Amino acid sequence: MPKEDYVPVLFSLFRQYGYDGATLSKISAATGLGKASLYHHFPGGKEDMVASVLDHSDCWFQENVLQLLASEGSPQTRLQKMCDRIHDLYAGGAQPCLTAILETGTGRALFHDRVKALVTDWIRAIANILVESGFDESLALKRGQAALISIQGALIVSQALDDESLFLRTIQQLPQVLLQAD
Amino acid sequence: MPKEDYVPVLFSLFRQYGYDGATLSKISAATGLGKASLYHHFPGGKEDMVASVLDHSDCWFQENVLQLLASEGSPQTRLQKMCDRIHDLYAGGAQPCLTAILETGTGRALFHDRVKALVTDWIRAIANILVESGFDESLALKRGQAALISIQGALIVSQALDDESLFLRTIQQLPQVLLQAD
DNA sequence: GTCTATAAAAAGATAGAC
DNA sequence: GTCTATCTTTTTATAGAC
Repeated sequence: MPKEDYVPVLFSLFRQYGYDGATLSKISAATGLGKASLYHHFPGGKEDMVASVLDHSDCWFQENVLQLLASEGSPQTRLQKMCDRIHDLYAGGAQPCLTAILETGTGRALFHDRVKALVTDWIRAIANILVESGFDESLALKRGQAALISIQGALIVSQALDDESLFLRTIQQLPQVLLQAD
Repeated sequence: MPKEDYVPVLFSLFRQYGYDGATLSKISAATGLGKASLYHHFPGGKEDMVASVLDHSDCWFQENVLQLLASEGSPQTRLQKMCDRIHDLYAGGAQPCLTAILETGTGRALFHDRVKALVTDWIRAIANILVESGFDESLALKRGQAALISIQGALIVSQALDDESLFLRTIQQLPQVLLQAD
């Protein structure tokens, strides 16, 4: 099997266990590959695996969020569609955020720059829609940041409370909160 | 030295590296204690250490947040004081949240119940102030949840962007956001 | 591309002296 | 209460056959 086929499994493991918690034993069990096979596909070990997952994530993100936010349709509609994709990405609040967990432990030293770039792009794309909707640059940027804060916070709290409804409510309200008059 | 003296160092390590990332080698280096000495104070190893840190955190939280929120003074004043304590706890957004990182990796299986209880109590204490201020129970609870979402989200995003001003702005706005008319 | 086998390094844990 | 020394287990990584 080509290595791309294992990326979704790796994504699932690293988002759940983080860089330090996702051991080769777990990875071997989850992929069904022996350790030697894992090193065949990913000569750099775990760091290489996460890099591949991030490549895949960047690509997904570009297609499913950034392009969508910059596309045709009303701002409200585009933001709602983004929320739909985000809902799927996090399985309705049941799954943690890879980028958030990569900011912890050993992962932070290795991947902080990539995580920062992804978050920055995301905020920028949301802010662009708000500027387009008539908000000034400064407020648009703050609301873009607030959107990310809501999404990340809702994921954390939903998982701490075993209550996905918190996440669902948060992203459902997001478009109107972002677009409401100052 | 009594073991309580090492709890602050352990707190700092576990909030930064998480349960899986905080190895005995790191802990030994940070505390200045050999591994055998660590097992003298904490016979159960890392799990025991985190349990002690959580005991200490529960205590700090009780005194600095829950009692404060239930004390005398206007709702606005009490919420502002809480935000001051929270600001200190997270070093102005520079330090991650222990309870959030304990929801990841091996930590989640071990400490989820305690984390959930702490978060639940915190939300309840904020909601109580809002009920006292005239909001109905349902809205008060939602806003209490929203407060935790903002705090946790702001910590994550601030650290992803290397920008503590995001966290500062978020907790500075929190009291008025919580108390504004429906 | 996957395996078995093996090795090297690190992490977790304990015994016993001081 | 802390240390040195030791031990076990797990993790990471590689060699070489198929």
